[in-house]
Amino acid sequence: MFGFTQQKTITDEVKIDELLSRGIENVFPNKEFVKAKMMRGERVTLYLGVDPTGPTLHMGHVIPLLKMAKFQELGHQIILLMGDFTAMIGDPTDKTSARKKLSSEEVMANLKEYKNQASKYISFSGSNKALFKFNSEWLGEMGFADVLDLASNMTVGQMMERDMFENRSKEGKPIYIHEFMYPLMQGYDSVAMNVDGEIGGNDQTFNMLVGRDLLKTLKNKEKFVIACKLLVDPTGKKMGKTENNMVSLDQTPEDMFGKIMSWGDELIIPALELITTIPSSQINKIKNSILVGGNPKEFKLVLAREIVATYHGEGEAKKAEEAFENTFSKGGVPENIEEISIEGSGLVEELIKKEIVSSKTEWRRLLQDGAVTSVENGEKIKDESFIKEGVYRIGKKRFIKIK
RNA sequence: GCGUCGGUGGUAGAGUGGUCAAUUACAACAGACUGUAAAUCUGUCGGCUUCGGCCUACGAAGGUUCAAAUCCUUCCCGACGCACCA
Repeated sequence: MFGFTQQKTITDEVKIDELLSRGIENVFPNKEFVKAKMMRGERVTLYLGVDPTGPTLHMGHVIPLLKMAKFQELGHQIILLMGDFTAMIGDPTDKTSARKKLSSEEVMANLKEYKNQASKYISFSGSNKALFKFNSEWLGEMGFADVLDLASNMTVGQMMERDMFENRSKEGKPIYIHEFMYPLMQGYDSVAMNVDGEIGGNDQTFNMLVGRDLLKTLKNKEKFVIACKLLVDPTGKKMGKTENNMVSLDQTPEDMFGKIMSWGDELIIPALELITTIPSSQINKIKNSILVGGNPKEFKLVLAREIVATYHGEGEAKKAEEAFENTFSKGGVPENIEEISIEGSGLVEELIKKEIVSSKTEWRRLLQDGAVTSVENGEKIKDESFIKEGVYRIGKKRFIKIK
């Protein structure tokens, strides 16, 4: 628990500079503070907090994870913190999930997957292994008095500085008391672990700074905060779980590849910078190529290949790319198709059961729109009664095999 | 506690007795086109249907009416103002 064994850190200035600037939105108190610390050869402890609210991590998590990996490479102590306590109460920042409380079984199931997924980027073994912690360890122990004590460190005014709260207040939307508690709980994580720094998405800046304030007040420690840029879609919205462009880490290589290919062209450069480790010099070359009229598709393929390869491995990435080219560029058929038997309950019922279509009405509309095509002869099927054995394509991405 | 305003489809947000399964935008889905599942354009976008319609939905429950998302009553929830204040 006490780090008496002094781990050596790497003080390569070029690497440290890259680490503190690429894909970084903000550093508190400032970049120089952190740089000086690292150049002195201090081994810093920093953490990334994740709330296990969903069953899987997604691309948004990869950005800080890659940063953490770099810190680990340089010999620093990294901690992946699971906000299991917060998750069980329900995350209020997301209105739709506000009421959703996760059971501890669900959380535990999610957690296992998270660690597994994160291990593709950071290492939980070896001489400088990443730590895996849970904030229920300390938050679960706190009584009401402790909570009040903690809360006495913040004012309502300070809380209202947070854009989300301010906006909601302006719009006349409700803010619940427990929502105020979230930044505090998150902030207390820093105190409990006594870290030197924290890393997270730019959307977490406020919460991370609360932790900075608390650490200063309670332990007189200057915590640094690294806020990573967010991967935003063309309209400037965060790539959220609600958006269909979200790539989660539990997807098959093929799905992951396809999803990335459906990202807008504007996302290519930011994504290369944020979620790959392709050298900046090469990214600049790509940027120039696009500017002089290069086909963005080519570079999007590079991006997709790189991301899939990092997670699933080179071999899988290559296969995914081939499948993509085959299916979409050449109009072929993917290998694994859902097999439907018309025996028994009937075709539509089977399609609904397998969640290929959501209702009979949708199926009727698809037929009307000419979305159903026989792969064998390329004929459009407008009438269900024409469907016999064989392979059919519904729209662009749905395929069924009737037997 | 009193008062005012508000709660609408995946989201945002119109609609204030019939023409409302509900304008519009975003998302989604499909078609055309292409450089890709990009972009753009077009169409669709509660469910069921023998394509005539039928059923379910505008916070909840009742009520008025030939007819209610729209009016009334009660309740629940929120915002704001006033009162109260350990």
